[in-house]
Amino acid sequence: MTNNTITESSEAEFLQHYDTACYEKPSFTVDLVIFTVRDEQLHVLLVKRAEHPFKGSWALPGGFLDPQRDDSVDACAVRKLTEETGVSAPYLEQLKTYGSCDRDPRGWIATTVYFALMVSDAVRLGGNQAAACWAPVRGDGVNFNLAFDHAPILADAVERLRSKLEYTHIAVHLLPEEFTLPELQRTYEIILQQPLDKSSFRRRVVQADMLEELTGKQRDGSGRPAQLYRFREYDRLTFFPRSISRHAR
Amino acid sequence: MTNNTITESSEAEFLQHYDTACYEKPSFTVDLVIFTVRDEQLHVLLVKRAEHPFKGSWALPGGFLDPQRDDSVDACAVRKLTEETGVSAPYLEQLKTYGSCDRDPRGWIATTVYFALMVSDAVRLGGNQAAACWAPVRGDGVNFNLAFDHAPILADAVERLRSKLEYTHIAVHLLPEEFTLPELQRTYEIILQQPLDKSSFRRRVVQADMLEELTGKQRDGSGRPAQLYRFREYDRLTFFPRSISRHAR
DNA sequence: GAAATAGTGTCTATCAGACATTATGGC
DNA sequence: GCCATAATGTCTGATAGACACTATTTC
Repeated sequence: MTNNTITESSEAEFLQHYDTACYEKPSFTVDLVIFTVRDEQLHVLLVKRAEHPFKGSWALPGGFLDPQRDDSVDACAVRKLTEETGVSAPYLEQLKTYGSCDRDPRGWIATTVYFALMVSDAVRLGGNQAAACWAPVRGDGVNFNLAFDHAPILADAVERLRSKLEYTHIAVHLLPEEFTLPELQRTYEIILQQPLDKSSFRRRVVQADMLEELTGKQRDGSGRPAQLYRFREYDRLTFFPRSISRHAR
Repeated sequence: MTNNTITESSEAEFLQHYDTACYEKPSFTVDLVIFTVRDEQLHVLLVKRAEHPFKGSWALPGGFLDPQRDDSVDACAVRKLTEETGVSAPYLEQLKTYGSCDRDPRGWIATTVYFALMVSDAVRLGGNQAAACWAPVRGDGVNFNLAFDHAPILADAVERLRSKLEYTHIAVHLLPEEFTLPELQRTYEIILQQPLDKSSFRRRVVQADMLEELTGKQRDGSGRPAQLYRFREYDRLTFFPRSISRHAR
């Protein structure tokens, strides 16, 4: 700290001669596990691989990070999400990084996986001119054989999603901005695969003070109409886990 | 699936001509946040940087992944941990991946960060012939200025450690294999920075059924000796989160 | 009014915090 | 016996599940 200028100048000199290319590097990709709820089921977005390896197989969307275009890993995830779905700012959270010499036949490749939640209506599929589909999630995976190690990755993502539902309110990102409590509860039930008690559920949600009652509005089918709500601070740009009601002591 | 052999042969041909080097890649490193408890305080292992950039600054131990030596990111973390501390199999868990064009003056570098828990007695510092020290953690960081973006990374790790203490028993990895309940409680108190009720603490630990009472043994200083325990399934090789008593419903 | 769904009230089991009490060692 | 610390017991308040009950709409 005392010889600041000296340090800086020698550091500048060092950097001038530093060549990152002289070290062998693994390849680096970003993959996405994009969830939505439709037809009373949790679905995940898959794309059909147009090229080798695993040509023709279904896989999680993603691809190589481009240091020229992506200023950060997060930015790369956002870019790929937009390319794939046309949706630019849903709930997006880093899941985990997988990397080894044998998970991809092309060689040593690491992938940082994100998972995203979005409203299925908002999605425009095939923006990336690749065949894409919403695959229903059964148990902790899908009924296809997935390329690479994407099956265990998907299982991790499903596990994380379920786990987070238990102590956060991220499921609101699977619904449109305005929704009713029965809709929200149904979303939880679909993902957690178990019925929830109405009274307990409402108490929990209300106590968290995360919902804003929309005055006057109602809607829905046959019985008594339900109150419409909106998620407070529905910050569409929020990137990292909003720590909603963490398991307090 | 029907034209399996055809697919495989054309894929083999594809891979033969595939050259990973033709794409520009970010550099890839693995860094470690190694925690221990000593002198009634949480400490983190720091190394003094011997080279530019940030020469002379304290930083988290870590470095470039070597695809020749490291079969996976996890393996790379284990290797660096051993090099740095001589300890080969403590509790080790992936924290998060940080990567951007501007977090390191050498260019676009991604780092996957792991955090480890170990018994401070077991550590042999400076195995990597670099100056190393145990720095006490104050709040969510240390009293040094850390190199790169290591300060916010450390803050994330401390946050994760505290959070996990609330619903797992990972703190046992900060103690020797045999320990007493007052020692374990003290460890929790040191990290969570708050006193815990003895009765509640013991109830919690006993209910989790994770401890094995060691027959006959006792030890300690001035008052009544405490019962010695051992962690059940003290699997020194366990790598990923053992989901101990997850916040059940 | 019947059916259907939304929303509320209440009882109870569970669990954590608080704190008093007992137990066991050294001196 | 006295002190220090370990270990246990008991009360209480908060909370979640279970479930009965009321409310509001369509037909």
